[in-house]
Amino acid sequence: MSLRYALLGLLAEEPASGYDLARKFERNLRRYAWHAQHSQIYPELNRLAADGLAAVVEEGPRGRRTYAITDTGRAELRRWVLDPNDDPVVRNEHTLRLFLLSTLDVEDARKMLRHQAEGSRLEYERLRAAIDAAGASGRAPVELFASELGARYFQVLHEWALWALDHLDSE
Amino acid sequence: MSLRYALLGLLAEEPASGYDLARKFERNLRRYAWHAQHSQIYPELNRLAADGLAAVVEEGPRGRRTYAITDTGRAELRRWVLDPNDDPVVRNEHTLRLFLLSTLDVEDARKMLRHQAEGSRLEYERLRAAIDAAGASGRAPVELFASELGARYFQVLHEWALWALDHLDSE
DNA sequence: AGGTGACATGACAAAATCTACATGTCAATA
DNA sequence: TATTGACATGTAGATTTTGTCATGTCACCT
Repeated sequence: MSLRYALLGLLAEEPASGYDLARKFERNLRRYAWHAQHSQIYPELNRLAADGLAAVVEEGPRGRRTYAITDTGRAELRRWVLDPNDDPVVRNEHTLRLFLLSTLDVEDARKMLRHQAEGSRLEYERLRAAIDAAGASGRAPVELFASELGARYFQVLHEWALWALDHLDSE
Repeated sequence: MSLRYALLGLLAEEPASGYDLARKFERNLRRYAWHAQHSQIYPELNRLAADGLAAVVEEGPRGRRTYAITDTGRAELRRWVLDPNDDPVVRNEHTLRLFLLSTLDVEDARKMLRHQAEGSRLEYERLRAAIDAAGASGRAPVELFASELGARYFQVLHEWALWALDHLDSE
């Protein structure tokens, strides 16, 4: 059901079409929250509308349909977000690879950690720049909380990779 | 295919039965790497054996079958772990909820962040204690890399939640 | 006028995952 | 010796997700 709430959450910020939502997933959610493709998004949007949690509010060119969240949808979203879910489902291919690092020999591990350190540094800088830009343009700070968490997460990944490299050397 | 490699990775550390693996998933992987239930693990173990990536090395009481990774399996695991996968699949119900924080009103957000701060603190302390205990008992440091990352991750979650609470107050 | 690329939605089959049901063993303890 | 709980492995149907194919529109550029 998470996809459903991810969509409601994005629609709670502003009305959007399936195409818009697919791009938002790609830009904002894919890397650390939830992955979904358009072939999953469109059918779920139809179900959301059928269930009265979202509604088409505008029809544009090329068959574009803009959806908005309904009051029912907003209530249902709030219920889900506040649900004290202490057993969340986590599936992270990236973390899994890091976890499997210990099955590699030292030279392979070093190679992987270097790649890791570089990748997370880039991602950290990208997010940090995005936050600064958004902050300067007056976006509400609360909307930047998630980005801030993302930035801190990649910073930790980076520091951890360097720490791990260091430990490999001293063994 | 990630489940397959998660299993191979655990078997690369030491031979284990499906039951053992289910517990390892529960204890080590579920919270930040990969979630899987026994109903998925047993069939996949059979496929692993059929494909020659793992093999039954011991039959114990109660139908227990202990599997070990084969050389082919080890090579295949290495190939996958080193694969420069720059588009990993991430699905994290927990992070998704945090992302949707911005759709809540201030009082709800505060409530959620407090719950968050408390939960991540507990998880951090649990992991840190486990690392200390394992370190003292002479486990190879490289096997603790993943735990160290987990601990740092929950530490960041905790600090972020406090930071976010602070920002909410100053708005 | 024709070509290109972003925009826009969808269907469908295959694979992965979940939930629930199903069955039996063995060790400890009351 | 009866009960209980951990050990141990499975199956089946439903749901979710993936990957690919399919189709058409509109704006812009040459």
